[in-house]
Order: sequence, then C-alpha cells, then structure tokens
Amino acid sequence: MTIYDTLNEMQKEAAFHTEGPLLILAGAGSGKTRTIIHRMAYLIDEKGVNPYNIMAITFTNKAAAEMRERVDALIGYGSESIWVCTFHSTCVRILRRFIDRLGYKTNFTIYDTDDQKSVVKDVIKRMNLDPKMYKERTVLSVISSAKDELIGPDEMMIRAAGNYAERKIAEIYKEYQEQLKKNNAVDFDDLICLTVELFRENKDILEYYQDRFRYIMVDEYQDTNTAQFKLVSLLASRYENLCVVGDDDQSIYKFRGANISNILDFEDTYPNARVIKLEQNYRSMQNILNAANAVIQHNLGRKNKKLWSDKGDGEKVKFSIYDNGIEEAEGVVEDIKKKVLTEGYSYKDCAVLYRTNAQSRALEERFVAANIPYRVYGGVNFYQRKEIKDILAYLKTIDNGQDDLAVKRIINVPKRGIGATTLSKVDTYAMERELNFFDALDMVEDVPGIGKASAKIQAFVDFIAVLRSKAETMRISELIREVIESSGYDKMLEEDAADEDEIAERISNLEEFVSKAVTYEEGTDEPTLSGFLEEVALVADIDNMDETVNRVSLMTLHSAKGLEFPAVYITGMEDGLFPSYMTISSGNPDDIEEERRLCYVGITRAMKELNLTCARQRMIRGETQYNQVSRFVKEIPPLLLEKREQGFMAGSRSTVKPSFLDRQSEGGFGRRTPVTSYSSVKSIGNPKNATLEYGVGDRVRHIKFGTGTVLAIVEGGRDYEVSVDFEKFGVKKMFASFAKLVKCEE
DNA sequence: GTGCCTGCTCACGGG
DNA sequence: GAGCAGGCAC
Repeated sequence: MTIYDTLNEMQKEAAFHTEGPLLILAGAGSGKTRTIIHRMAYLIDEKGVNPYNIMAITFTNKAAAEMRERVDALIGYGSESIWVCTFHSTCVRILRRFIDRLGYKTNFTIYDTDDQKSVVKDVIKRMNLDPKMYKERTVLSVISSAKDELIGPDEMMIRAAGNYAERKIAEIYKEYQEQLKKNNAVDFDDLICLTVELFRENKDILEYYQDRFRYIMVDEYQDTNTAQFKLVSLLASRYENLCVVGDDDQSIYKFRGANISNILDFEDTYPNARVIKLEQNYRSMQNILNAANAVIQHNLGRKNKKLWSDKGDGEKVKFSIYDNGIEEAEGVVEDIKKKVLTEGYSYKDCAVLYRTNAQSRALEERFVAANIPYRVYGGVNFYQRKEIKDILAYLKTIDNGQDDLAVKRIINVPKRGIGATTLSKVDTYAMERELNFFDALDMVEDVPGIGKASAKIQAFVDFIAVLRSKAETMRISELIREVIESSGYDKMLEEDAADEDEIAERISNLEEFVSKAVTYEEGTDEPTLSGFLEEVALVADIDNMDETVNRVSLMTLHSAKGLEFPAVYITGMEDGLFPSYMTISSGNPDDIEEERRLCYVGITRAMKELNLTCARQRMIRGETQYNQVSRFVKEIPPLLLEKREQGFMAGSRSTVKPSFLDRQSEGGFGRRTPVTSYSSVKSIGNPKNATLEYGVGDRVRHIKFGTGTVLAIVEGGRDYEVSVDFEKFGVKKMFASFAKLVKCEE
C-alpha cells in the first residue's frame, strides 16, 4: 500500500502530473488540499525534488496553517523547507529583504484601511480639494482597484485623459504614494504590486526566486487578481511548473479585484496546460449537492462541472419562512437547541451564515437569551478596535518613529494638553524640512510659535525614549502592560467609558492582546517587536478559529469559504438582502452571478444538514423592509426542499411529497435515521485495524512531533486516520500509512 | 484645548 | 441604527 492509494483516480492524476502547467478544477469538498499535499510528497519522494524548491501559496493564514500542518504530518522530515505562505506574507518576506532597491527601508510598516484613510484625507486637504467631491472611501477604492490591475499613478493620469475628476484622483494617488514612501509604509495592495515591480526591475532578484521556487502551487486560484497573477507568472516563467487549484464557481472576491478570467483563461495563457477536474465530493450528502448544482447551473460563464457524492441522499434541504428577523433568529436558535438535545449534534457542529455582518446582532441576542455558547467571526477585526489600535500605535512609535500616523494617533491619547494648533505647527515644520513627525517633535525647541506646549511635547518624547530603552530588555507582553499603565491609558479608559460594561469589554480586549503577545513570544524562535507588529498586521479574524471549543459559529458567507460544518443555517434568504439590493439593481448580470456563487459556497459548507431561512419583514438600517423569497431558493427544485412556514401569517404547513430522490435514500441517511452515527470512530477492537501496531491509548512517536498518545483511529478508505495528542504540538490528525508512527515501548 | 451636540453618512463582502 | 466629523460653547 502506498500513500497514494487513498486518492481517487482523478486526484492521482493530478498528484502525478508534476511537470508543466496544470489546472486542477476542484469542486467544493473534493479533497483538493489532500491532492496538493500528496503531489508535494510525490515530488519529493518519487521525483527527488528538494523540498526547498517547492512553494504553495494560499489566501488566508488559516489555509496556510492547515496546509503546513498536513504537509508536516504527511511528509515529515524536510517538509519545513517547503514554502507555505499566503500571498501577502510571501511578499512581505521578499520585500523585507530587497525593498531597499525600490527606495524604501526594509523595516517598513504596513498600513491598514484606517491608516490609508487618514493619509488620503490629509492629501485631499492639502491639495485644497472639496472633501465632498472626493470621499476617502471612493478615492481609496479607485486607488486599490488600480493597484490590483498594476496601474500606477502616471498611467492612471494618462488613462484619465480629459476627465477632470479622474485626473484629480490620479494626482491624489500620486501624492498618496509619496506620503506612504515618506512614512516608510506600504498598504496591503502595495505588498503585491511592489513585489511585482521589484521583480520587473531587478532581474537578479527575479532569477534568484525563480530558481528557488521551481514547483509552484497556488490555492484558491479563482480569487487571484491581476497583480497576483502577474506575480505568480513571473515566478513560474522559467520552469513553468505551475499548478493552480481552484473552482470558478467559488469566485466571490470580485470586489477585491479577483479576476475570474485568470482561471477561465488559464488554458489560453498556457496552451500546454493539463486540466483535471475533481468532481467527487467527500463532504456533503447528495441532496445538498443537488441543491448546490441546481443553483449554480443558472450561471452562464462557468466551466461545466457537477458534484456528486457516494454518501447517500440524506435529508432534504429545510426552508423556513418567519414573520420577521427576530423570529427567524429565535427559530434558528431553537432548532440548534433541539438538535443538540435530541439528535446528537454538538454546538460546534452548527454554523449560522449570513450575507452582512449587521445580521449577526439579532442572532447574538437570541443565543445569549437561550444561553447557548457561540462565537461571531469577522465583523470588526480585533486589531481594528480603538484600544488595540492605540496601544499598537505606541508599539509602532517605540519600534521606529517613522510612522507619522502612529505618532499622531497617540501623542494626545491619553490627553497631554497637546492640541491641534500645536500639532499643525510641528507638522508644517516637519514638512518644510522633510523630517519625520517624531523627529520634528524631538526638536520642538526650534519649532516657531510653540510656547508652553513645548514642555509637554518634550515630556512625550522623553516618555517614548524611556519606553524604548525598556523595550530592549522587556518581553513584548511586559512592554504592552508597561505602556498601558505608565501612559495612564488604563485610567483614561475608566474615566472615559460610558458604563461598566464598556470598561470591562475594553480591558478584556487589552488582556487578550497581551495574551496574543505571549502566544507570539512562545511560538517564535527569536521574538522581536517588529516581528510581532508584522504578524499582527497580517491576521484576519477567521484565522483564529478555534475548533476545539464547543460553540456555534456565526459568520458571513464570505468568511465561511473553506470551512465545513455538519449542520449549516443560511439566514436572510431574501431578494434585496441575498442577493443584495445593489447587485439586483446594478443591471449587470455578472453581479448576480457572483452572489449566486456566494450562495453555492454557502450551500456546499453543509455536510449533513442544510437549513435556509428568511423573514417576511426585516429591519434594515432602522427601516422595515418587505422582501420576496430569494431567487436562489426558487432555483432549488421543490422536490429537494422541505418548506416550513412559521408565524401567524403562515399558510397551511406544506411538505413536498416524497420523490424518487427520497426513495433512493433508503439505506443511506434517510430522514428518519438518527444523526448520532455520523462520526464513525472505531477503536482498536475493529479487526481491520490489525495491521497497525498501535491502538487507542498507546504512546507513539512521530518523526517531527515527538511522542504523544493515540486518541482515535478512524477508518478512511484503505487507510486509517489517526488522531494523536502530542505532548509538544497538541492534537494532530494524520494518515497511518505515511505518518510512520512508532509505538513507544515503556 | 476640551467637550458636547448635531447632523451627516453609511449601511456588502476582507487581507 | 450607529458612528463620526465638524461646529460651537466654554
């Protein structure tokens, strides 16, 4: 038996096709990560490729972490030299080494959206433009789209031609870039564009990385934008060993510049490309897949694929109509409660998905009322919260005083009696002399027109200097505590907060921040303040998903991509909400298609049970709306649906008659089959496990993870999936045939 | 320089 | 419905 026997025929073909361009069209739940990882193993074990020459790029840190873990488990020794990173962190690593060639310093900071807004606002003000005509948000989205397409300020100016407003935006763009450079900062889009620019202008660097990354794999390829495509194709242009994995039906990031033609035109770009489709789904019951297929079939520009599963039909898709959003939330919560009490589900098996973050509030209230544990993912990013950003600004100022925004953010927080008038004088002084804001503060004695305030400024500069010297010896977590206390930030929180709850909330956020610093210190070989700040800049909320805690997950449909849950609830299935009003009224059919793909993503998250809900009336932005049932629900054939109407407006309760699909389900998971049996954990008592020399409860050793205890052995095809609780690395799942676990004799 | 009030704007998604 | 910027009073 080899490790590849666990793959199906198509997966094998993909894994064994190692040379030249390869497009893997992988439907939802078709085992694409498995395929990629086995492909890496094949490259190393059978083709003798040095792991150092293999690169895998993902979009999210979570996907990268998952891949890293599974690669380590499968390949073991040597796997650590495979480059597994997100696009953004890949670029950061490259730029930290070589960005000086583009005139930045290698210790640049990364600006988030708020920082970008401040810069743009400042630029608009200084250019004496009407802020009502040029809104930061709009300007920024134009700049961001330009960067996604690798269009610089000069090119934008040429394209604008005679259009006055566009020319002005190009000017703002140019000035914005100069400001960033002056602050030694880059934004998220710059990370990609600057790396492309670096490669284009420095052949030696490009060749170095081309030679290093001889085998490149890109996950979620349908989400790449033009700049990311360029980056990948530059890297791959020497060896052309480019394997991209994606699903055009799951492209949901057009708003972020994702260019679906990257995947649709892959074969045109690389005429010698091999295309392999993975259509067998290992996640969901057939009824769920039929619903997903039915919906997505309404899209035109797509590559034809049809998911199928051998798991049996399972239950019908439940569709419930409620009178309003509150009752919808109540209904979902009640349903989850019932499932957990009577059907053997755990809270963590359930996910509630919605189109907009604003919808989470009503749900949260009901979960709290029902005393059911839950966690909301996404929404306001942890690191965007005011108190966290304030402390981060202190840390950035301590780390290097070049980030003007950070300095300006905290110079008067807590209040030090340094006001806007004083600051603008310092600002003018700094600009005239091309100084950093902080350096100008340091020379406050020379700044004209500053009277009493100069002593206050000097005190602030001295305070930072003290923190800097402390930072040299203190751990980061200690430094954070020191900043909070010695700056008086803790006192300020208590005085300014509206009520006790707010104080508790903010304090607990700061506590969590400290513990994140501790986690960083413990998980990093050489923790540095700069390293910590960089890590913080690149995390998203969903990256911190903790599957071990038993609670219901609430998140947007976008955040749910890549995840799976036994029971999924998609709420707010109403025209005007999902698909959103903007996409219905835009008149562009592509927009509706993107919404439909989002719906497809949502449906295919469900393993065993899918629930769709909607409300007849709903409060949106303080205004009651009456929406039709979502067109996506209507696209699901009625015989796949079990419709339930709730509330006093409900008509007679209607259940669609059993169909041929129902009859097929006999022997599979019929509706009457209890759900308790879905985790098919088998202990060592199973005779099929006789080939393994260890069993549940035994102590085993792994080449990379050291020793641990076997928790469970699950049968999966011709192999066994073994869960082991390692002393140093926690619980890991791995396949027995390639984990090469050895029983410890004690 | 600070604090409060009002009125405006944004309500789609995220690294 | 909520958060924020800007204006105004102190």
